[in-house]
Amino acid sequence: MTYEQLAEIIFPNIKHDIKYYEEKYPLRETKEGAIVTRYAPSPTGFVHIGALLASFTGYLFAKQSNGIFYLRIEDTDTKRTVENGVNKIIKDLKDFNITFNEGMINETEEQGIYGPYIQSKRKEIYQTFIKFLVATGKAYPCFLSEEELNDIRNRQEKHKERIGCYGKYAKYRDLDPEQAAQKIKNGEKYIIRLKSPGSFYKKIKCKDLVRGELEFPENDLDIPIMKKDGLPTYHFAHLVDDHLMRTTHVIRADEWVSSLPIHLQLFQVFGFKAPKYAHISPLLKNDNNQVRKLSKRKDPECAVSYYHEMGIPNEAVKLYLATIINSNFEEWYLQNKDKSIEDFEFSFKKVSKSGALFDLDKLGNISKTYFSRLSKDEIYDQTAKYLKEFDLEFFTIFTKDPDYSKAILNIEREQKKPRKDIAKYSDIKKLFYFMYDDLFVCNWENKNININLLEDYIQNCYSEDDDKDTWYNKISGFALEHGYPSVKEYKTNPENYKGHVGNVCEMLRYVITTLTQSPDLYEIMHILGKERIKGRLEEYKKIVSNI
RNA sequence: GGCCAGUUGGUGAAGCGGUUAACACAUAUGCCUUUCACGCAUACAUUCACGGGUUCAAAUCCCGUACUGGUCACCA
Repeated sequence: MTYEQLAEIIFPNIKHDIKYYEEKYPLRETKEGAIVTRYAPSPTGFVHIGALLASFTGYLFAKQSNGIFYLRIEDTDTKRTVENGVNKIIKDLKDFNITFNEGMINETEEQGIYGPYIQSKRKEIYQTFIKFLVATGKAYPCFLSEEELNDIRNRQEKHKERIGCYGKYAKYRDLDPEQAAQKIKNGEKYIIRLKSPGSFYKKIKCKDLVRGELEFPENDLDIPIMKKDGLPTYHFAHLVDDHLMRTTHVIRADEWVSSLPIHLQLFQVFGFKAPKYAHISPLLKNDNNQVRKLSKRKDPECAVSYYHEMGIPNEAVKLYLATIINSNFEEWYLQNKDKSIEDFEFSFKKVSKSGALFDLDKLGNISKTYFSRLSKDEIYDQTAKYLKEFDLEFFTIFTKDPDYSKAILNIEREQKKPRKDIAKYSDIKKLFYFMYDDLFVCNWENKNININLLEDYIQNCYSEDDDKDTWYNKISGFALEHGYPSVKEYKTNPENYKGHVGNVCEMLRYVITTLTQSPDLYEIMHILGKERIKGRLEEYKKIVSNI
């Protein structure tokens, strides 16, 4: 019996050949240098921040080279597939404005001519390629049971040998096709393994776009390419898909480097040109002096949805990821206030080879800078959207009078150097709660405040029509009259005075806001209005006299 | 254990044979005609994991050691 006949017995229903698919999926007519790449997740519905980093990197490189970025769903592991998983992934990425030129657009639909873009619908294609391998004696059915495989592994561990199916352990590698056919007819379960042409003692060199030259021993493992259920393994699906979808670059997490020899060998067996590879280092976390990969189970910040819930703008997260991808991005961003991330020219060479500790402080800082560049209207809209989803009570209060809220958001904003104290949408409530009567709580303590002085000031000196300079001149004059001179004067002769203007402002601030720190007092008073200020002084008097 | 990679301050990092070892975050202090924030200024690595070598000269090149990470499934 020939290998062809064996292939026919294993795959009786496969009628097409490789050539058919080669023609069906023509080479892309992209320009020289255009990067065709993909994001290829399993539909678990969960987007890991590391996966976001990898996909964002792919998106950026495809975009800046006028290439193609497509979404392929890798659902060959039927056990892991989750209901609505594809939609969840697409939504999470869409939130970050990471969009695709081709690929799945929801659970069942897709766009593009290189599909299907979901692996469970490509079984026939994979089997065509596997059939070819069997027919040419380059792959074979393997009848090793799970127990046998375990035994082999134990033996290898015991004798400190390399683990895997190779050499004498590849029991069915050279089985006569006749006997193989007989076993299949008897209903024995099998998988298909590659008959690896490699030798562990020979080296292969390959180039990784971020790591440079790498050298490995050749792969000599007869790796599984088709599982018992007839679906291909990841390695084999990668070969077929990335070849047929005419992928030029594979940008993926660093955990894949070690399978590079396998992948390269697969391309070599078919005589296909392998794509270029770029392996992205993982995001790390320092957990009790133990550095480790960000973990789905232990770290909430691992899920991309975490940032959404926390109220950190997606754009800020992207900004942070961009500085991880190319650390020189940050400096550029600081200098180019009007440009967007996509205007920056990213380079593979600048991608760090080692994993970075994920730094929430830094993210916070970047987010503050991002907020400081937004207009009051932009912040208002985005915040309202966030509150509607996560804080309905404040949403109602916040949106009751949009102009009022916008005025608050505008405090110290439209100036050369805007305030930088908002990192999250949820900060706004904490920062400005005292501006909303519905939220304001009169929880003053007795702080030795001269309330009569303040009442005198509001009653007889303060006018809501004053501009900032006038306001300051007036309050300074008033303070001086009552024994509170300028800070300078007070510092030179402290024994002559009760305090300085600053102290008057502090008392005023405390009574108005219950806080010792706040944004600009003048603006706060201006927005609040004289009547409400008076009301708060009254309240203070009532409450503190009872303490 | 085998294979692969990485190691520059508290953090992200620049540097690629001759530099005062950039820059950003964090921290500390001071200055900014009211606090905070912003901004500005200053401080913070006598040294680039360690040991050896090459060289007039090494964070930069070579070798070894250590540590860290990844990987070794009919998972991706």
